[in-house]
Amino acid sequence: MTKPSEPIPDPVEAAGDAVFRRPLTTVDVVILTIRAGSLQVLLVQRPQQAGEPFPGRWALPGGFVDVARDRDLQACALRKLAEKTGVDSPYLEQVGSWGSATRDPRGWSTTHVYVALLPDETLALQKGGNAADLRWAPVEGEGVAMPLAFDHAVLLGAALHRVRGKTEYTSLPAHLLPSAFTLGELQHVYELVLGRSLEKKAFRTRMLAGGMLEDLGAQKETGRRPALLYRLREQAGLVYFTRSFEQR
Amino acid sequence: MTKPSEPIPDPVEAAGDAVFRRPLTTVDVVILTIRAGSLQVLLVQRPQQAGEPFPGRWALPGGFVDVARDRDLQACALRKLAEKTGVDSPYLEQVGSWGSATRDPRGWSTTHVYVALLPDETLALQKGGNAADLRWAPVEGEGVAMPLAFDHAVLLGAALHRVRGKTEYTSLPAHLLPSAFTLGELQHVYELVLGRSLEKKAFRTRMLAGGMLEDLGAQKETGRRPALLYRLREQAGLVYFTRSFEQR
DNA sequence: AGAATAGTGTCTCTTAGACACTATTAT
DNA sequence: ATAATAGTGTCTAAGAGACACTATTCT
Repeated sequence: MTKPSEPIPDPVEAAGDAVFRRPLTTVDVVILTIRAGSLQVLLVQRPQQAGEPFPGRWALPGGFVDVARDRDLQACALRKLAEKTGVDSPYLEQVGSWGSATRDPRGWSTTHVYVALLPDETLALQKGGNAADLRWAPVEGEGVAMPLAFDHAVLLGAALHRVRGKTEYTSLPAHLLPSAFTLGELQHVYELVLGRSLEKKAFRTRMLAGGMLEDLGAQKETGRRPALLYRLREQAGLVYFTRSFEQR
Repeated sequence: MTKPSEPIPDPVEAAGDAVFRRPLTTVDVVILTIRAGSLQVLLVQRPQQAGEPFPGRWALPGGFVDVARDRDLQACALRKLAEKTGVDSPYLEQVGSWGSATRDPRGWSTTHVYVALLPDETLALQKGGNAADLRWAPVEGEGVAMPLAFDHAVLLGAALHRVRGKTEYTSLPAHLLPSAFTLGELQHVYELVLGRSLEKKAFRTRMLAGGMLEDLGAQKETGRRPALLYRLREQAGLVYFTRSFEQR
């Protein structure tokens, strides 16, 4: 790690006006997947050492931006994600940023929150890796059952709100599935994310009309009637539908 | 957090030296209004002094978070807004954050972008205030005609994309109008923001069905047939419609 | 045959788009 | 009367919800 020349006066503080102390800058990642029949979020346990804030509490994976290593905020989020899961190309979206004098006892801090959606299958790698201080927690309502460190309950709530919002009118939940899936599995994922059931015919019509799915011509053997397998067509982002799912 | 066992005693306390140098932290505000028949954005001219980045270029209003004055990021955005316009309670929404090693020549920096929507009328105050280094620029397509400092063209583009997106399915553009307005004026604002015309009957049906408007029982005298005046009903946020406006 | 899941047919309801029509003002 | 803008009536099309129906597999 090369050491940048630090003793040089800060050009910003040298620029005249009041001295602007710099806030702490972190990135936190809300990593979601479908596991064991529910939507789950990856948490890390904070170190037990004295002097650490929230020792032993569960928290979102994240940490300080490393200006020597991270080219930009998204690269920092991808680094955190890869460190915890081994996954390097998930669906990744920025949720927003939170900054205040009080959210971190160590001082004025801002965090940049990203949400990543992973298929469960890609996680086989990670399970062998580290560590007892990592766990998946099922999402219940707007968050998880245990208290979280810092304002992470708020950050998680915002990420879930974003994901649920987009689930109403985009193809987003498809990124929680492996590359080949059936329409039944896709509908099940939508229902898990939204926490309510959807009408089968309307769901299928919408998904097939969206033009985002490619029929793989293969079938999934499930023990009952086999279902057609689809995959997401090659395309940059999400498909947006012009109508939301409606109430109930 | 990064690695549990870091050889440095406390990375935060060490934040002045090589390990976790803190990025610069700024807030930029995209201030939009309807003026002279078009959507316009407020720009400030960067100082001409040598040593300043982008001297003389136009830029979004913004600047460093002042950890001594700003309670949180939104308070910082409101402060910047009030400094430039005198307005203190606009529609204000966070667009996102941008951070990288290269976006500011002075070093690794992050900015937090907010968008504010103002009725033109509230700006009478500001016109008397300062200053020759402030101007309104008409929005053309994804941005403005002149080049902007830093990556502000990208930030402005993202804010416009957000505003246009929400214009398709929320009551957002109403915040660009004074508190009393006619449906014709409201439709005109939607059309200016979207850059395309909307069908009158469909527009009126949607707005009135949304339940967000309150009939003031008064009429606006325009020289032709007077139109009913409405105002936004008291409510926290936006009204979301379950369908987008559709193409053309 | 019965269970279970995959997939379709078809009706109703809501709302956008199109567009012609009426209503109210000023000149 | 004419121009101009405000506001309505009404038809069509698309797609969501409801729900019953058929289809294909297993035991």
